[in-house]
Amino acid sequence: MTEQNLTKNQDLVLNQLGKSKTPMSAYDLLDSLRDKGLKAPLQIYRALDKLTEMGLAHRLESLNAFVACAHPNCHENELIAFGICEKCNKVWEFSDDEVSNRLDLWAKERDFTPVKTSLEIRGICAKCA
Amino acid sequence: MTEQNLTKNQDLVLNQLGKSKTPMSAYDLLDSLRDKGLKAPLQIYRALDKLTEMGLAHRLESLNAFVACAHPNCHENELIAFGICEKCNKVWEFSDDEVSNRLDLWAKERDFTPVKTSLEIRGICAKCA
DNA sequence: TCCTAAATGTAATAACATAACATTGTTGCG
DNA sequence: CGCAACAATGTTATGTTATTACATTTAGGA
Repeated sequence: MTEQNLTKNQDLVLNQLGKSKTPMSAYDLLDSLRDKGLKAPLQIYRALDKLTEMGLAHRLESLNAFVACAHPNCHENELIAFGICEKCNKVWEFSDDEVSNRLDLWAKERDFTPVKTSLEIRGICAKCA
Repeated sequence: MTEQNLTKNQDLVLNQLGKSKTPMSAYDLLDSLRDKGLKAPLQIYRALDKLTEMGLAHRLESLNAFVACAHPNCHENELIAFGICEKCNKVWEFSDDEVSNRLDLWAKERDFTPVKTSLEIRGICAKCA
C-alpha cells in the first residue's frame, strides 16, 4: 500500500495537486490553501518533501513546480520521465526501460551511483500544435 | 565554426564558466565578474541566454546553475545528458543515441514536438563513493 | 504516564529570475 | 556619409522560489 497515513498538511497539498490539471508551484499551492489555514511557504515545502519522498508527487525541475503522481502505485525506484507542453502546461508521465537501462549502463561504467534522475521533455503537444 | 563573435559580456561569462570545475549559478558568476564591471543579475542572465542558445553553455535545471559546454563543437540539436556528483559537484556531459531514439519515439507516437529536453542524473561519483 | 520523534507554526531572510525603460553600439542600405 | 533598424547594454526595481532558525504541538511507543 502506498497510501500510508498522510498528515493534515500533506493531505491538503496532495489533494490540491490531484485536482489540478497542470503543475503547481509551491506558491500556487499556498495560495489555493490559504483558506484551509496554511499560511507559510514552509508548510507547503515540508509537505511536498514528504510527498515526493513517498513517490506520491513529483517535482518538475525545469518548471520549479509539482504534480501528483499519475500512477500512485508506481514503483518508486524506477526512472520517471515527463513530457511537458509549453502551451497548455499539461504533463505526461511515462517511463521507458530501454532508457533506464542505458542510463544504468552509463552509471555502471563509471562507478557512478545514481540518487535521483530527472528527465523532462518540453515541447508542444498534439492538441496545441 | 561555433566560435562566432561573442559580445564582451558573453565572453566574460563563458570564460568564467570555462575556468570553473563545477557549475556556477548566475549569482556566482556575478560575484566573480564584479571586478570586470558587471553589476546586475540581468547582465549575467542575458549573456547566459545567448550562450545556451548557441550551445556554448548549458543550464542544469536541477541545480539552477550553468556549465560551459564540454564539447564546444557538439551538434546543438542532439540530446545532452548530465551526470552530477552531489558530493564534489563535478559534472559529466554525455549523450546516448539509444536514449535519444527512445524519446523521439515517445514523442512521435503522440505527435508531441520536443523543444528542449533535460536529462540529469544526480548521484555520487566514483571518487566520492 | 512520560519520553521521544515527527510534525507544525511563524518570522525573517536568502537565492534565483524578470520587467520596464533609457541608452549605446553595430550593421547595412539608400 | 547619414540614417534606420536592430542588438546589446546599463540600471533600478520587483517578482518568484526556497531555506534558516527557533518555538510549540502532536502522536505513538516503552
